[in-house]
Amino acid sequence: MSGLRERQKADRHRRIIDAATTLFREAGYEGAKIEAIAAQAEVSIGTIYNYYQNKGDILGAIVSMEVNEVLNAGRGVVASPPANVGDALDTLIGIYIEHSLNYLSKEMWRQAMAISTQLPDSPFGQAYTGLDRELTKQISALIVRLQELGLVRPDIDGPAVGELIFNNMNMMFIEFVKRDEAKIPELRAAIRRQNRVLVAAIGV
Amino acid sequence: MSGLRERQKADRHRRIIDAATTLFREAGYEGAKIEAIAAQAEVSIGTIYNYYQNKGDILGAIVSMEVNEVLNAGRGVVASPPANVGDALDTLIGIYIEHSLNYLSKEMWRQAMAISTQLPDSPFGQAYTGLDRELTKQISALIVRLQELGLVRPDIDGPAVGELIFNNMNMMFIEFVKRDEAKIPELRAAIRRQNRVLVAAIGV
DNA sequence: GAGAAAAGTTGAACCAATTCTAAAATTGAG
DNA sequence: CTCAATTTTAGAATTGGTTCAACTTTTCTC
Repeated sequence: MSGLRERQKADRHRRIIDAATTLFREAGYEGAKIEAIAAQAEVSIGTIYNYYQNKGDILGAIVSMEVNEVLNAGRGVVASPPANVGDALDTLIGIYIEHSLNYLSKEMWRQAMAISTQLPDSPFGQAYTGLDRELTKQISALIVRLQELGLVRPDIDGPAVGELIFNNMNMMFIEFVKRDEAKIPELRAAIRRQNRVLVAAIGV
Repeated sequence: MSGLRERQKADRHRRIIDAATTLFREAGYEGAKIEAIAAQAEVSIGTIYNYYQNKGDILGAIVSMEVNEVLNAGRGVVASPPANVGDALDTLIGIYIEHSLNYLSKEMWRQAMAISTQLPDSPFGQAYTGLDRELTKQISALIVRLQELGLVRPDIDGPAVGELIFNNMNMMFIEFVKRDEAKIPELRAAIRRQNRVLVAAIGV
């Protein structure tokens, strides 16, 4: 373990991701040429392709870090949610949305989403689908948790409702990143409005 | 109007679309080289770029025809829907889904969706967003129609519910085209299940 | 610590979309 | 029929992601 080769490998990974993160934000995904990323990371173009199958996978690694952070932040809400279905959902979704632009610009999100539909079988495509699934599971887990707490009717199909809520939120988020002028508070308000009927229906 | 020049222009448009449709299906979007499309359409590469800004816009024109057909088919359902909320929704969504692979392969859908998020301001991106909006409006219109017919509670926020249902369906459709082995009946069943809670909540 | 094997690095070459240019063809008006 | 305007054409140039064969470095073995 941890021979020179291992350390160099980890270091190159880090340098590539750092360089890409900087350049993606500065110049946009398309604007950040592989050549420039390689230069900034002080490796050759070939080495980048040795570490990542293609440009999209570099972005994928960054997205993955971001979403995992969001998932972590969400665990707290599921563990002890606000004592009210509407607030609980709004809090969890709020965490997702408010964190979403920490590391990734809207343009980076657009590219990431595009690649994940374009190449669903690439490493990134698979990873992205997996992350979506985990977010869905977390929302479903919240519904189930609220059922345990007696805040949601026990006969409700938790997983189905979780999927419905996640899918709606995700679509809204996609539209949000597609419009540069769209603002977070309005996004949250729109989602709250959409969820209202559902919240009323599943609450005890 | 309709001089020779106009007719030739329309004819070239048609030939390009026909050639592209064939080649996209045969070789996939990436596999269909512009050169090959030009050859098959019996025009030069330059002419293609004179008619469409880029390769994506050609696909965009095909998608647009497909979705417009679906929208047309949906009008009938909105005008005289089945006398039951669940069936009405299932019928409309069924039309969307069953028609969806008439002209477009899953691979073409993936590309189209990817391009529309990647370049939301391109002609295609704008058109695609517009089509989504029309589909959303049609679902909302169905809810409102069902309210008029006394099948949906009058105090329900029709547009919000329409958006929720469309967004969920659309996300499910995205996941559907991402997996080549996914089948239409299962997609419909999954959406039905997700909508069930909502249907129960809004029915009189 | 020398030599061979394994693993990793390199950058020039390749490919396809797109742009550009100058020439050729087509059209419609007079 | 002729001319000017518009459009099409072929093909060369550009561009940037990706591939690959030759070269280095690291590790392993004795």
